[in-house]
Amino acid sequence: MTTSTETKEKEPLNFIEEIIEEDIRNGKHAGRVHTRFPPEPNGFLHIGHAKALVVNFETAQKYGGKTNLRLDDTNPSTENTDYVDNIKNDIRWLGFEWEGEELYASDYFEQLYQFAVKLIHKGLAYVDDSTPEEIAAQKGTPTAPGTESPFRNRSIEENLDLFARMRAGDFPDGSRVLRAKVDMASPNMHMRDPVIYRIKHEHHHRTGDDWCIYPMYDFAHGQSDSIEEITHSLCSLEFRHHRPLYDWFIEKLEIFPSRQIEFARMNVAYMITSKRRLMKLVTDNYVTGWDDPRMPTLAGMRRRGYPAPAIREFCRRAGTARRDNVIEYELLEFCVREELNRTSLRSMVVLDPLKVVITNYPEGQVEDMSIENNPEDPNAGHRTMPFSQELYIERDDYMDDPPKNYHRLAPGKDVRLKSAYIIHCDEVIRDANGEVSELHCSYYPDSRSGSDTSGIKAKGVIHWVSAPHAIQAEVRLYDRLFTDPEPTNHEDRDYIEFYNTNSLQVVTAFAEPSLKNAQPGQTFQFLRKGYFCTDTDSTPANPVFNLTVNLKDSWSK
RNA sequence: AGACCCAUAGUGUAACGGUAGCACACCAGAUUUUGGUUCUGUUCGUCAAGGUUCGAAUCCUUGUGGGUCUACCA
Repeated sequence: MTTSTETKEKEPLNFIEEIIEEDIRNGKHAGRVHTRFPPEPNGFLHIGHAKALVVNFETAQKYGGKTNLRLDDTNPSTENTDYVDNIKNDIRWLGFEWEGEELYASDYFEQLYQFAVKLIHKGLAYVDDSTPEEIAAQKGTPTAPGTESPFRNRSIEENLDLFARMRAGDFPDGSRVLRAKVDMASPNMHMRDPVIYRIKHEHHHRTGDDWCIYPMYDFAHGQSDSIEEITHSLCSLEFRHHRPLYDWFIEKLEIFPSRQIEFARMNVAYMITSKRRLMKLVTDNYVTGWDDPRMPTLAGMRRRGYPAPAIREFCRRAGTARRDNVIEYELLEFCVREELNRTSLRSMVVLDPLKVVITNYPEGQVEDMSIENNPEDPNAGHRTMPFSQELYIERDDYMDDPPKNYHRLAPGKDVRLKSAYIIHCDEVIRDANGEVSELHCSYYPDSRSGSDTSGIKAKGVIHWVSAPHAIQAEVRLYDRLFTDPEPTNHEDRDYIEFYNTNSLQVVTAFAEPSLKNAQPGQTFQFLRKGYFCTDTDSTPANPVFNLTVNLKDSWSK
């Protein structure tokens, strides 16, 4: 008996979606949804930006809306076009396409200037000759109200004249600012007559030397939202205290009422997202660059082999709410494995080799063994791998004196060589130090994979490569960059103290011959080991692979 | 110290006054020519104390804990 009209549970909405759906119900902005992603072009995009990207783009997509890319370039001292290019590239790689051409806050400098003039006309802004120190003192403290600047009540005419001369370049840097006249006694520090324009005789990456005054964030961001008619301006929690100012400017300027909504930024255990701290890792050579595979930058994660869909899924699963959070690294790894399990081709690579000689295998004989490329994908087909008398297996796939539930090789034990024969360990050869240097094994000729009539049941299956056919490859094994889940959260210790000195280990591995053609960026599963990505340093003569993430291992525990 | 924000399994996130769910992690088992994948199951939670109510994770009060704010950065 089936219930024909059973409706499926509607998936829960996050608080932003609830606000949007209510706005749509109320006919606000005729149901239009338009978001924006507003990075400052002074650094590389990282995992935190990925979350902001997903929230902004996917929320808009869900409601048939649009998303602008707007570079928030109001401070020429730190911003440049190289960063712009990298940001655009990273966003496209993550899988998002913004509406039209990318936009710049600097496109609105003239309009912003006119907004300021309008404020002055309304008696709501004034030129202040106070020094930075004096202004800071006037601000007061959170517990004590501020004091008014002696320049607060200049005439509109004088303010107009002075502001025009600021623009004209009549004054040196730091000598004057334009301040909004709000409320020096407000409990919200941001409302205590915030500086909205400062003098900076500096070359801007787009407007060149057209301007020597530049708007502050609070007088650029919200106004840019408004100019672009952004309906929902999604930002992180620390801007909560800016919202009354955001709304105040919209009201006083009588411009399009964009609405700012704050959500908690995503923190990920063992990762940091501070631009300054990330920069230090690069400049002090803790990593090789912004795209070092250990870096939490999109460039680094891309090089590491994290697929864009996995990063997007990770951001979705982390959820969107308004409370502080630290997402476990394991969730990211889960999303990466989930994607890579579906998509990556399998191959066999021995990272820590131990030689095996099949004593009863005809010397010089080579057989082509057929191996599935991806058991999760029947369409991925098969490849062949040469099998010969001398092989390499993983050193930890052999033990002298194994525990009873060890399924691999040991003296007198059998093991299946994946997609090849079952072998029996007859003899252990040791070097002068007593270390195992070689295994002499015999194979069961009737146990060939696919036509096994031996009747032998080997509990273990291990990977292997043919010694004379294997190619050497550099394999870079990565671990988390920090040894503490929240390296920047210790009052008494610097985050650098938690730098993981074992975060990179380089080994020379023996890989199956097919890997000779691996292209940079291509991902593989090295059977029983993990997912790996061909590095940008890789060449056919010197292949290089990065460990993306290891396979789950329920044995080593 | 003041203002504002936040508090649900280990970690995240739902439940919108009416059975506290889901995901990851963990543990156990089944399957497996990857100790992978897949499947099944177990354990574990409403910060505290009052109040309102037939009924509170949800509303109110107080407390506790955490976060944000005092840049001519964004």
